Amino acid sequence: MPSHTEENYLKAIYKLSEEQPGVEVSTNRIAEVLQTRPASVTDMLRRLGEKGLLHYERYRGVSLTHDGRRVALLTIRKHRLWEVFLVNKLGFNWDEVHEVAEEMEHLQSPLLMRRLDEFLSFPQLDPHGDPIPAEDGAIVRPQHRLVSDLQPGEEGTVMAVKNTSVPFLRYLDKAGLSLGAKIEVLDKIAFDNSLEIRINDNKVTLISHEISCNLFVAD
Amino acid sequence: MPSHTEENYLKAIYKLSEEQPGVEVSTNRIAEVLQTRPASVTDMLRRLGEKGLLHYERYRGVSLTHDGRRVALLTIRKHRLWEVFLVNKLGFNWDEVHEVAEEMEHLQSPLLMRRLDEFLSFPQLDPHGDPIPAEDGAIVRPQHRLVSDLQPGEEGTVMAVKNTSVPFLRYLDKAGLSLGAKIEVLDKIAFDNSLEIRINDNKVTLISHEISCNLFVAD
DNA sequence: CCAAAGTGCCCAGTCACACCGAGGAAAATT
DNA sequence: AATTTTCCTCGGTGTGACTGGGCACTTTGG
Repeated sequence: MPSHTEENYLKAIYKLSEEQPGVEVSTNRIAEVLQTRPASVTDMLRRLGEKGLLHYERYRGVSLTHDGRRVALLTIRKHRLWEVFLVNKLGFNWDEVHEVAEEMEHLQSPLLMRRLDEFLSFPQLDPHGDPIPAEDGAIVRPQHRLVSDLQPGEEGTVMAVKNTSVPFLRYLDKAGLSLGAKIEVLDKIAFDNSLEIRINDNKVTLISHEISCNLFVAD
Repeated sequence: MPSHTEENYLKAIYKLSEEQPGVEVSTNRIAEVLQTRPASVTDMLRRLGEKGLLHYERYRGVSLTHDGRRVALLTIRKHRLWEVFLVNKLGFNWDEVHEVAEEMEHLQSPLLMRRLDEFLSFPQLDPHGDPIPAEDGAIVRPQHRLVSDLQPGEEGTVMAVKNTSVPFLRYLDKAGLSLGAKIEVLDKIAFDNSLEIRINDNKVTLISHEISCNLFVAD
């Protein structure tokens, strides 16, 4: 049974390795996202390596084993299912759930998760549009593009967010850019890469590059 | 923020002090129910005393402070609300929930508990008939009697169980003695204190003293 | 191809938390 | 008052997680 901290490390490593597939994950990067020191990371990597959860060869970066990947995906599954529960059943807003789910994802009863999944009618996506891994770790890679990659004239529907920070989500709510909103790119300002967009065939707004590269759309 | 272990100690001390009101709780007794050694208990008592959660005077037994009582009651509140959730929403049987709730009771978000309480329509009792403390720690002492105290001729409705072990609850299910069942005491066997009872104006059964002193009824 | 820069490892240690055996002190029992 | 029971204190264990500093390895850019 993995400890809370171990689950957090594995989750972080999984996410980092998804960010740049093929590239091994670096110690410094892990330390950065987990807000800790590289020395602590090395320590944990050695332990996780000994437990067979990742391939750890000094100076070589790190990659998850089959088991490690499974633990990471199950943790993500728990996190996202609880997020769905919080939003759909308890009436939380999508900007309030991350911290709470961060705590709930460490609950260790598989039966609980199976029953919860059923209670939620087997959701495929969490409130931020991210796919929920199956019990066996299977996960569907969503087919969507960053808004920042759209060219003027292109359009799409908001499907997911890359960032789940409170200020970002609050901004989206305010701007009318929640999941499901239709976006049409009118113009791209070369100077700062900000975009002029039309939302739901209605309002025209300017969004910064910082925003557009944290928003996903699909056709 | 109390640790898991601290919450468990406080909960155990609260329950022991309820068992025999007025009597201070003894070190050995705590060690017994928490499955640990007296030396470990002394150690934890000192720490909890320093944190102002209980009155700890050596050799004098122990009693909770206002704060300690509050933490204990909040922990019990969380435990029981989650039990209601597991049974009413996720379809768990009342004999399956204890362990899972034991883990969930340590979640630390007050907002979560408030929303859960609302989602469950502010239940007053958990699936075993125990009262759920309010957010401020208020708890209503249920008015019920042990079946073992009933005399032949008396009757009542099953309101709660004292023991929540799987075998006991399974037995009750099988015997038709779930919450709400009507009981009528026909005879008391002086030899072993077992009782002959009629259930729901129907079947007549014999129940042992072991059973009857773990079952509560009210009129 | 080499040296500087950058990255990561290892050591030795810290800190917090929880636990425990042994021995003797205090309290309860008789 | 003597004996039994309770339980406190002391010193110590183990684990999990973190960390600074020094050095080893790798990468990079000339």
